[in-house]
Amino acid sequence: MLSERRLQVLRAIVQDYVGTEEPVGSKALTERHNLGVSPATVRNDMAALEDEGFIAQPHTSAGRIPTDKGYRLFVDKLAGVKPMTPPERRAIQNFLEGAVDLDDVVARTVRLLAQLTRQVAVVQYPSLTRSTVRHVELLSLAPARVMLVLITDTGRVEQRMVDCPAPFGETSLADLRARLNSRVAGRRFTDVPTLVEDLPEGFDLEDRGTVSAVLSTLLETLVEENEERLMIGGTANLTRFGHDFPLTIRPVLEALEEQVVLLKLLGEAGDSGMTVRIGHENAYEGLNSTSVVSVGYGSGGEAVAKLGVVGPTRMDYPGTMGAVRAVARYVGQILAES
Amino acid sequence: MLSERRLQVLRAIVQDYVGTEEPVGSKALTERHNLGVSPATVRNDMAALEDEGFIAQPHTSAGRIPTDKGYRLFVDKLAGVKPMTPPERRAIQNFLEGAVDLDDVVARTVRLLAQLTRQVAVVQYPSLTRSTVRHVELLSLAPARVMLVLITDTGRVEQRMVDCPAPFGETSLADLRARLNSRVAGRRFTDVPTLVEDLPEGFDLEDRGTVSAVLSTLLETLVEENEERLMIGGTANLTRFGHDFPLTIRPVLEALEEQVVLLKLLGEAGDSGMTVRIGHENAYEGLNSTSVVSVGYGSGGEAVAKLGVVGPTRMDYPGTMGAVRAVARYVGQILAES
DNA sequence: CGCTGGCACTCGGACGGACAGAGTGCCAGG
DNA sequence: CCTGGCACTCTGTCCGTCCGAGTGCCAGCG
Repeated sequence: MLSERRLQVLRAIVQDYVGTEEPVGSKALTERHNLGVSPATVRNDMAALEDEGFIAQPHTSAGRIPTDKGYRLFVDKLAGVKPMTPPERRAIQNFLEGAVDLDDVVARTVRLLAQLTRQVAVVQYPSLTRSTVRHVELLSLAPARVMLVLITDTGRVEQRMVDCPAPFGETSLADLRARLNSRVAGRRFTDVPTLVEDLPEGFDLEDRGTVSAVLSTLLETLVEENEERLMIGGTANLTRFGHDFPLTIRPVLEALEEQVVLLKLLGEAGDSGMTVRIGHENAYEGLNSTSVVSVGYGSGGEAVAKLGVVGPTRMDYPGTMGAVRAVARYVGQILAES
Repeated sequence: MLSERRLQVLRAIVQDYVGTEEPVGSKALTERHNLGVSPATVRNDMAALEDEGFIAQPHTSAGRIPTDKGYRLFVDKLAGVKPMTPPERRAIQNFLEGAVDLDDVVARTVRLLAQLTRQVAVVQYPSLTRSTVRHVELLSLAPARVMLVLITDTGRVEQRMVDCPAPFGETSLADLRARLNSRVAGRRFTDVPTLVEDLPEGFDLEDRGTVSAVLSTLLETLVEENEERLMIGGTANLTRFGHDFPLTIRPVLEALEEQVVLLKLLGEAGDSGMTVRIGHENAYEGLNSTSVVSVGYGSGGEAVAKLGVVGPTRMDYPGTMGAVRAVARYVGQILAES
């Protein structure tokens, strides 16, 4: 429905606007991109594009800027993903390889993404629900006090205190530890509840209360920690947002502090492949003037968590998408190795 | 050297400026505070205060604003710490009591501080070096692989993998666990190195390598985790900074992302009592237009870490100091209980 | 039918002068 | 030592003008 040339014009407008941050007019367009037609023709095309809602004028007799819908079309049809250059790839790999533990991997990833894209980076910790159990440990800290430590294949460790209804001997503890591990080690977290369901039955009556307490704490941990954690960075890049600054930046900072909002944001993004949410496509109001580029990453072929960046709708989509994809890929590798 | 009235004038200037964010003139001063003298007199006093460097004019024929030196005097001599009201105290306590683990305590504290002061809050995790050991646990994950878990009296947990030079039996492991705990449980982290020094000597020759490996990992953990962690929050409050916004806010955001900078900042603050660093008193350049109010907190009488807020030099010092002190006190209580 | 050049029109941003208001410093008098 | 008065200075604002960029439309051309 839109002629080839009109798409070219839209692409040119997006590119110029992203570069200059200023409304772009017909004359400037023909000068910078050799479209082979005159400004007048471009004006006609622009009028058509405006009718369709892809671009808009801040005010009469100003240049045009892309609308969210315009960016959408640009991302879907007009722009590819700009691959990283080999030196960039090497830099990413080197930077990530120095990490010593999971926290460090996540921290480095955030830094890296923020630097590469010059935007705000968000990295979700590998999810517990999609991970598998490496080991469950029980420590007796006091006669009626047990500490539960949960170790995942992604290196994450969670611990919880359990107050026992009755004193619990070392032998019972060792017994429980052994049985518990033989059932859940190597299994996915989602399967754990059914796997341990009948476990108390094998124990003496007096110990069952404690066993149940331990198990329910374990299940609680799985549920609670289902609320994923995440790390953000590069907030200083918010200062490059635009001129109307204070109004735009405040809700963004607020959104970034509300991990719940961010997690929901990432959660809504498609499970496979890269997702780009532009402006009003974001459900959260404060982020209506931002775009979110996110992608899943994981140690194997499967995604265990997501990462991405938050930036102004006026962003370099191909470059950002390239960086996000590359970082996700390398983080996956690093996790697989450890 | 400064007459009583001149100090009153300075106090009035600080209070008005903090409230209005605008340079304050002699006339407005006499109107709002009944100083009992005429504007002309106040003008003379202002001239004197300016000569001494306590206040300054943005430009000729404008009102005066306090200098860093002026704020200093205000904080040291003119202002008290404004205590929290009973309802506020209750709110603090209620809010903190809902915390389930150390992470949660810290997270809640950050939120609380940011809300109370409407500024950026910084909370340091309880330091390992000043804490005591509650328990050291050793888990055998594989014949030659041991996991070391360290639990502190503040509820912090650290874990490390240890690769053993030789297979290490369960009995040896239990032996080591028992001996280790009998030596270090309840002791301060700083004392641990000397306490475990001769521990390998009690073991068979074949096990000594592993014992040494475990011990050196333990000591490493102490050193590494000496690099404290911290949590920040309330960055959205930065938007209330002032008009010249983008320039001021950027370096602050950058500083907040550099945990190293913040830790140094807190570290430089005095060990006991509340510390207020005003503007250029902060060593880090990016924070030259901010003030940092910090105080130590701890489970017992002794401080194990610090917390505080970062805000514009033009802040409500008495109120901020009151909030910081109160929060620190209640966090200390909560930690002591758990 | 689509492209082009020309033309009149509109609007925002920059420039500059005038003006009001707030604040100061200084001085003479109580 | 305080006070009222006075002249001065500086900023922020308002207003009118002007310029340039950009548009929409139209008639003509291939």
